[in-house]
Amino acid sequence: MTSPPQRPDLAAMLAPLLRETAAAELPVLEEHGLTMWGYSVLVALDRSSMRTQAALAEAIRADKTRIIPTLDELQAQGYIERRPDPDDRRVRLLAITESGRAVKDAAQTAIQRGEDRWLSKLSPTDRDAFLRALQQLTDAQP
Amino acid sequence: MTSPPQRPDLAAMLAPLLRETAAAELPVLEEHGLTMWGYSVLVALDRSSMRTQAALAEAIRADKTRIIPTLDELQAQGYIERRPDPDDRRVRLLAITESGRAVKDAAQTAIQRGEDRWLSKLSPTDRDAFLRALQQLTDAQP
DNA sequence: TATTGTTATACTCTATAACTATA
DNA sequence: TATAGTTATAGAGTATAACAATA
Repeated sequence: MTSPPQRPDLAAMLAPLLRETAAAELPVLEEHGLTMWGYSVLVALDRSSMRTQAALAEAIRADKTRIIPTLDELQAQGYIERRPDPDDRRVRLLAITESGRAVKDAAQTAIQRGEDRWLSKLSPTDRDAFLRALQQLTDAQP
Repeated sequence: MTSPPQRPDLAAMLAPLLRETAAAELPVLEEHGLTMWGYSVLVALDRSSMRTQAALAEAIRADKTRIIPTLDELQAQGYIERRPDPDDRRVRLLAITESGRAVKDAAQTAIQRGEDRWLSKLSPTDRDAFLRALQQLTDAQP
């Protein structure tokens, strides 16, 4: 007595996909002098400036201690601003700079060029639905 | 001069999704007395028996040393068979047992029940396309 | 005393290398 | 000598805990 046929569970399908997309991104990011975490920070700060490092860490689901070396580097590269809040000098105000936005846009464009080639394995209909579903599920995150 | 609006890159969308689906699986697996790696091994051996542990490790993209404690545990639980090949006693023949298949099916069913509730956020059309695309992209793995 | 950011420590997971047994 | 499996060691990445500055 065997069970009915089952589809693979989502995590089992997502894991190799993430591994592959992340592996494809890495060399592109490296060409632009960015790490995965650095890129992640730039994307987040491009969406909106942040008033504390803790808030930024939470936004990208990282530990607050983990992003500190990343912020040090991005600041040294001139890609972010990070200055004490005059009203509360414990707090660091974080924002992306002009050149930070430029390098982030360049990297993002290059990454998506690769991904588009990859997504072309799908029919246009499935491709659109896939991206739409992905975005919906990601946004629905609690 | 800013770039045109861009969609998030795939890895950035896949990462939180994987994290969430994996986190949802964990307690279910625990209820069935399985670890993530143990479950992964059972799914692989359910698809097909393996002649060596190295082949199994490669099939689930794991290091051959990493799965040994997992195999020890599964064997002790009676979920897999693992006996030396009489023709080459260096080799271990691996197969899932009846009870191994039963626990794997039970866990998989429970996991998918949770995922279906989760996927119901999508329209039926998008849901089907999403799963189809996911499977296509996963299969296309080199 | 509570909070932000930082540094130092410990822990988990994984891979590398050394070892045993078979061939 | 080469290979499958195992064990022991070391490394990377991460989180936890202690610390300094400010409120």
